[in-house]
Amino acid sequence: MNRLGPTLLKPRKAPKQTRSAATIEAIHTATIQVLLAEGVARLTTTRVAERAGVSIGTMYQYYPHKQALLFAIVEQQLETVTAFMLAAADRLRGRHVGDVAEGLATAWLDVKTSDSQAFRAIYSIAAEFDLAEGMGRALKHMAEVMSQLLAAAPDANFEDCDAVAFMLASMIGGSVRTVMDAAASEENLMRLRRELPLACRAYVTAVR
Amino acid sequence: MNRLGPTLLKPRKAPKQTRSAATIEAIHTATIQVLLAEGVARLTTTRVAERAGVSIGTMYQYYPHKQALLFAIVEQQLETVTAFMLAAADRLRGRHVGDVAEGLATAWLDVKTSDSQAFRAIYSIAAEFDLAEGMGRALKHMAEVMSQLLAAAPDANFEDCDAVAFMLASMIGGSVRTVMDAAASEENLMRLRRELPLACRAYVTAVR
DNA sequence: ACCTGAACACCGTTCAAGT
DNA sequence: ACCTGAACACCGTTCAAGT
Repeated sequence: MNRLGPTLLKPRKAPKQTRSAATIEAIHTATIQVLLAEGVARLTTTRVAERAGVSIGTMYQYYPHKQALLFAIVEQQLETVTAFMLAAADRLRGRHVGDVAEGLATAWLDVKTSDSQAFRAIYSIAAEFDLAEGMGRALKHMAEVMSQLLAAAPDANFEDCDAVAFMLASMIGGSVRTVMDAAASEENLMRLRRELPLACRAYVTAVR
Repeated sequence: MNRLGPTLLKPRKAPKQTRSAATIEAIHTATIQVLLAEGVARLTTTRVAERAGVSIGTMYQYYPHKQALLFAIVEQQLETVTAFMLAAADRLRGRHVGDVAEGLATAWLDVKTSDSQAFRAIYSIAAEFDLAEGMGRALKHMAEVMSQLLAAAPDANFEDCDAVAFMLASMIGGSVRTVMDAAASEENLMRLRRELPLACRAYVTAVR
């Protein structure tokens, strides 16, 4: 499986002119519109270009291929989530490990269910192309933030703080993703919202 | 009122069916071979047909479209996993809740990492088409088995056993999937193998 | 009755030709 | 310098024509 380097996934052209910036913005929003209105299967370069009001040739001036476009969308979503989680982390600094774990789980649930339609739509992009690198990076980043937070807790006494943070990030990210794209009924989301914070608290308290 | 169909009037030995079975099997293994050798992006109907030694027309006689073929592959994998987990469940019946949770996590890790190459390859199919239904069904089934197992534990005293089982299934399935397709380094798999059973035990023990 | 593969509609991507 | 869209290679799927 060939993995594209990050260089190739970036926009080919920097938007120096206001016009270019507007064009990129138009392509960007057109992509999300087409995705929400027609689904992944019908998300084609032709349709996006048409909706954005540019020719395909122009689109290929800004994004070297379809993957680059999708990558940009996912990247933006990832940044939103990251910013939200960093804010939550700030509020949790210095609290006891149980509170930290529970607070992180709740924050993650909040941000992921806040605009679930868009989030699910963008999740569905993931499979279409190689998202592994971006997701891996996000997971690692989350784990680092969590590790730092856990280490700063007054009752912290972990044998391997990084490992605990990694497990926490994996179980929060993984369970929310699984429920959201495999069984996102109202009842299941309620269960998750009730049980996941408990599970996270129980885990860190037990290994503290 | 059961009228005998023409099927029963045909020769009892049906060479056609044996041949069909062989053809289906050939298509099936060809799909996995192409997937492993060339990746999802190059998994095309043409290539599968060529590798299986049949024409595309013939392939479309057995599978109405590409999705049906992929679905069949995923379905078979799901059955393997289910059988493995049911066997593990049998061994864990009547044990304490902590042992049950830990044992289930370990069993899941074992089956998912046993032939990780094939599992990751087949996971990668998921995104390509609508796997949500199959995954949702598998998750529900897992949760049911776990619920029954937890309820049968001698020290069980859950307020909502189904919710706990659902959470357990989500966190086991989700974290393993996330790590495997986003950050499957040897170190991370080791961490997961060490921490996930602990987390599961801590959770069920805390809410028991 | 069953298999074949050219043909079709559509996709992602390119690039000569315009402005 | 930048945009356009016909053209290209390839995809999933069909169906008239073979055996």
